[in-house]
Amino acid sequence: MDYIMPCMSETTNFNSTLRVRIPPSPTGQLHLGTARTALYNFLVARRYGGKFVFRLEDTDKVRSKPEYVDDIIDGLKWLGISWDEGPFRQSEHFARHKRVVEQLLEAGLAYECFCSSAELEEMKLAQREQNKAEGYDNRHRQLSAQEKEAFREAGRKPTIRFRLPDDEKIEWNDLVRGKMSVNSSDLGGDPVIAKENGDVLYNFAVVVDDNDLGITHIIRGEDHLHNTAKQIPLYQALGWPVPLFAHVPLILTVTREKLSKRKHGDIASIAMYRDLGYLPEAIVNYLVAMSWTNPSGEEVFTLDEAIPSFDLCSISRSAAVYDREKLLWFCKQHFQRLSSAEVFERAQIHLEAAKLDLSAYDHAELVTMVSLVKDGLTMLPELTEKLSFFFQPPTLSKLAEAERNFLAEDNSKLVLKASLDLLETIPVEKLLAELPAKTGLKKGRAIMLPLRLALTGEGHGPDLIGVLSLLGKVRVKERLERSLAE
RNA sequence: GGCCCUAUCGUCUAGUGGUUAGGACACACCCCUUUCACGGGUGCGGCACGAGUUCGAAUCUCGUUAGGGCUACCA
Repeated sequence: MDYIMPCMSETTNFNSTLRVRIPPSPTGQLHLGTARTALYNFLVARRYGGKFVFRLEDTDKVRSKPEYVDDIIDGLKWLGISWDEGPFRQSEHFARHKRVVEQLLEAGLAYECFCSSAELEEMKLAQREQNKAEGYDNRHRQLSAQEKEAFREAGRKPTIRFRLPDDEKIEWNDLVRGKMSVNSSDLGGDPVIAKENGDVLYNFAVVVDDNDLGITHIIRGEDHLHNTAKQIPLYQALGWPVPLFAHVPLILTVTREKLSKRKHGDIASIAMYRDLGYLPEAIVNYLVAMSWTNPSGEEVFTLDEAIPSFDLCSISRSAAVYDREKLLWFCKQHFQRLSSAEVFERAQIHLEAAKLDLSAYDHAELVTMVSLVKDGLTMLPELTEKLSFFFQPPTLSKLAEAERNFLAEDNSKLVLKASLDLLETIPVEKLLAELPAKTGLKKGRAIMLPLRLALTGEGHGPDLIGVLSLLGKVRVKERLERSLAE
């Protein structure tokens, strides 16, 4: 099959088409790390003509919230990530999970453990004191029927643990990290797969669901490395084909800790970027380019542009530090790539939220207005700041003292008066060209600045000729008169 | 503590035994320009350390160090 990636020297047991998935848990908003993993999965699916499956990992009943489900779906869509199947909900497969637990129990591959949390805690403390690895010592692996009965009579309810192989190398060929090997005895003991109350746990449910959904490639964060070692024996015990794994690097904060939604909500939430007016293509570009270099050499690209050449095997293996400056640069780049009409359309809600009276100009004028400032933008709302003077005459009293003084100078007043005179006979577009002759001043700052100040209330801004023609003769005259009257 | 991963400019990276170690962000300067921004140019700055293998090591091996992750009846 041509879904086999260049780096996959090992043969696989899948003859079907490639299937990948993203399984966020709705216990918080969609965050950068999940979005990036989703991006990589999406890219691989599209690149190799596979299917991208979306599943909600909602087995944690107390922490899962419906509003997070909406947030995750909206966030993924906003980024331009589409899925072929789902969203499935892990919680809907409860009966299936129970059956598999039973199956494991009957086959002797799982067992009941009656240890109390206090007992477990005590065990760990002792291990810690002796400088030994912490973990469950598998003490209830071989309980007799009588012993179990005794525990039950004492009111204890069992958890179900999966029997891990003893002292066995668990190996896999990781698509991004190469040969991986973990010893089964370094996994902290037999893992609990079902709680006392019967709820199944992540490491178990994920295996069942991934298998049932026919997932062929599991692409997830590096923080799952040890989970993979726990999950592979589960696949094997169940007689299921073991999927291929790829562990992508983590995103770190400046202080070099794993980016978490809880601790770093200020930079981690996708919804926040959307609400702040970031361009989704910039976020996507940054997230993908963070660990992957486009072979074209092009740093600025869209998701669609990345698909044909994306390759998991060529992504970096080391964690990357989140760099806001670079993100902002991508933002700027994508504003430049977008047409003015497109930028206007996307900014419209922000413009309206800022209570600008858009009806003062026609659509073509609004788009031209955007073209004047578009290339320096990093976020949508900046447009309202840069364009607001078009909609409301400047409050000259708010000018800095130096600028107010400059405006009060004779030469400045001369420029403004001359402009007013000239406008009686010439169109605004011609104003700048006529001013030097009329005033005897050199063209440049002496002429431009008074006009800019009087017209926009700012010392800096977009091209003055563009501003003049957009403002139109009526507004220009009105603003000049106001300024002279001050 | 145990296990695992990682290691090229401040940051993101290219590089798979022979390169003046390349690019991007940021920073500084210059050019363009009425201003800001954009754009163009220049500069600053790096192979963590130590052994080994080799004619030759950023690249291979080992060790050290540093950083990160995991270590739940969370996901």
